Amino acid sequence: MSDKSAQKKKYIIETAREVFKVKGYKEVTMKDIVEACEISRGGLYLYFQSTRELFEEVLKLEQEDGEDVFAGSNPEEVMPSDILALFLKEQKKELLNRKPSLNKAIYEYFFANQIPAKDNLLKKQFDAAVYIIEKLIDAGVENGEFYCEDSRGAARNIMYVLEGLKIASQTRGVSEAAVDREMMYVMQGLIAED
Amino acid sequence: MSDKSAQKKKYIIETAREVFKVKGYKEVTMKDIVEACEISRGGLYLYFQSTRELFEEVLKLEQEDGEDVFAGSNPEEVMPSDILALFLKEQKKELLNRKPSLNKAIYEYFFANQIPAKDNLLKKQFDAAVYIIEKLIDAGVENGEFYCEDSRGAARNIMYVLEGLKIASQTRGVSEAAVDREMMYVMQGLIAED
Amino acid sequence: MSDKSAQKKKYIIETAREVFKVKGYKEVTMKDIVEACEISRGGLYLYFQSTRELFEEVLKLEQEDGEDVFAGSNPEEVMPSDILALFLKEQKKELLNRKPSLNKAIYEYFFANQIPAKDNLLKKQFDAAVYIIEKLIDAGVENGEFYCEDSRGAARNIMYVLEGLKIASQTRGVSEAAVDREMMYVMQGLIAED
Amino acid sequence: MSDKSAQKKKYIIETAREVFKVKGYKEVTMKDIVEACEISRGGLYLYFQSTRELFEEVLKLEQEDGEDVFAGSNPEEVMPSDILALFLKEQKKELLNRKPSLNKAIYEYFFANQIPAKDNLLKKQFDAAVYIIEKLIDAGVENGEFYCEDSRGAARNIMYVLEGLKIASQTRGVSEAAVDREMMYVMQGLIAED
DNA sequence: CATGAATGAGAGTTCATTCAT
DNA sequence: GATGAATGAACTCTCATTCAT
Repeated sequence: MSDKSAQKKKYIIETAREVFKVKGYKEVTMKDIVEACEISRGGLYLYFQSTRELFEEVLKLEQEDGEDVFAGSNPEEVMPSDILALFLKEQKKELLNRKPSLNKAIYEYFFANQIPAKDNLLKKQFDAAVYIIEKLIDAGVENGEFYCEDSRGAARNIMYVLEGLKIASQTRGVSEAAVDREMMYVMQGLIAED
Repeated sequence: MSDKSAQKKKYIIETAREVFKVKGYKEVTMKDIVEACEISRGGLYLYFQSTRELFEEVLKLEQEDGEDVFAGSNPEEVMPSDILALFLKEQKKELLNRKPSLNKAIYEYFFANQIPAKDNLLKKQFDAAVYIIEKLIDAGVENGEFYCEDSRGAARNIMYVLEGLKIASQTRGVSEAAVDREMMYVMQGLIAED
Repeated sequence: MSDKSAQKKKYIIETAREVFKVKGYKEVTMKDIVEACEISRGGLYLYFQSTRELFEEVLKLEQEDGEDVFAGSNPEEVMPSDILALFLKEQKKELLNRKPSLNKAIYEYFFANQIPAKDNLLKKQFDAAVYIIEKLIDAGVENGEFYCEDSRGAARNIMYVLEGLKIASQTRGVSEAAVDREMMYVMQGLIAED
Repeated sequence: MSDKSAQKKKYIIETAREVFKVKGYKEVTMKDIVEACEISRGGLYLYFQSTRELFEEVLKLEQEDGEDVFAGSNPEEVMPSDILALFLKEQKKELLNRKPSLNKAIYEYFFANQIPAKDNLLKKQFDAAVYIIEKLIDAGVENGEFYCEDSRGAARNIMYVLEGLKIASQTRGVSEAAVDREMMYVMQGLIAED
């Protein structure tokens, strides 16, 4: 049972994720989930007590899925600047992606609930990315690709710009040119000048 | 009566603003407004048909109130770097302000409603700020305070960082140190490094 | 003042009549009347306490206006059959009239309110018409145009058929052919056969 | 459950019918139904979305129940005039019935909603009755009971008179004598006057 | 475990009616 | 007399949540 049960739970979470993508966080009702999952009202309550609980599970899933942002690349073989460029390209793709993403819902969730730093996915992901970018810049500086006196600061700057772009894309839309411009700008700042 | 009516309308909008500050956008019901204003259900509908309509009026008010971000300083007398620093200090104050601000509600509103660029307050404010910062940087370059080859790009970078910080402050909280660090970073990038 | 007041009252009644024509009786609200008359809410209450009261005034007006259904024809000069035919033609015009008539509202009013026979407009008009038609038939019999043994019965039959047609026209619509057929049928029954 | 559900639906329809009988069509609110059925607000909405939808179901039920107006009589054994007389007697009983009938509500419904001829219950019932009466008259003519040159016209005349009587009974009341008189009149018109 | 009918709280909305001006 | 802002009752409708089966 526990196995079947776990599978059903996972099915609900994944289906719910799609609902959250489309409707955001606050708009979603238990009824929406029930209908999307094609299960009974009571059945849903067997697993989740509220949309909040459900969304937190979606968030956990997201966290697991997203842990490998920089995975797959062997830092020994590839140049740091290439990895960074690749990362930015990934981000760009997401920023311009027309399909509904979970971003809106995630922001809405964190607007609605004060989540302490230690459990705060948004913070954890941000910090993790800053750390990796910092290391990349350090590596780039070492091999002469980059020039940067404050790699931590530069990394943070990049991440805040990305967060700003993300919000911009969700609230007003951004053109590809605008995204390119910003990414160019931050990369340029790292390129060893002279 | 039109005078009294206008006054009451304004009173409702201002009271509603406080409600939106506390509860965000989506959470607010007409009943909340009615109770905050201490008027009757029907009375509110005399002026506004929905929380959306109300919020849009709040937004207009906000726009008028906020039009003088850079006002009050005479560019003839003050150094561009000082004005920019002042602006950032203002932003910092807002970022760290513990009192509930309208920001959450504004973002929620723009998440919930697709607003075309030409009416989009967020976009307009962003663009206006970019323009002014660009001019400030140009002026700073001219008088030797700043060194910058792409003032427009730098201005945009600053604004995206600020937007990123704003979101960070709303979704996870930011420390004063963190804000200082980011502002320092962007200012440093402008200081003429001879 | 009383004069001006009476005029305003009349204006309201006439405007209300048009509203009742379009919306029927039950659907109409005091608000509808206020808006159609372009007067103030309080102003209307100065004259009428409810839509029912108003409609009853409309009904009185209707009664006065309608009293001359058979007027204008001098029975000395014209043949009874012609008058009857003319009357039926009038009725036909009304039955087929595409413009909204008060009929629906009148029926709705009498559905909603039990009106004793002596005040019942519908009954009074019906009885009056029966009486006149009876006299017409009598006259027709006298001058050999008609053959009829029960002029009262025939008159009533005609009026019930007309009432049936009226309801039919209001609830399902009737074609001109259908109306003609019925009128032909009742006229035929009167024509001296042989 | 579908069985229990269907039963409940039927229960609601039947209870609603009684409400419509008493209050007519337009006056009835979902709340009225809820209270009459002694179910919860939400419970009613599980089955019906509006009083209109409910009333249409009541109408369907009525249609099914009413399909056997002439049923039960074997035309082989009984004289056409007897069947017709029986039919008229039935109609008379209904016309004079003091208990609230659905008629008012039905008319109100058809006043409020334009129903195309092909779905129009009132029209369908009228036409069906005309057809049967026509056949009865034909049969009566054949066996010498009746004399009639236009059986279709006579049938229609009868039905329009009945409709007129129905309206009269709903809007002003009719005496038994008045009903008898009308029925006598139309029957007389059919009796072979040799 | 799973179902889905049932409940009732609560949001949105409209109007008849009043009353200070 | 006349106005129209204000009130509050009443209705519609939707969901979170429960519970008998």
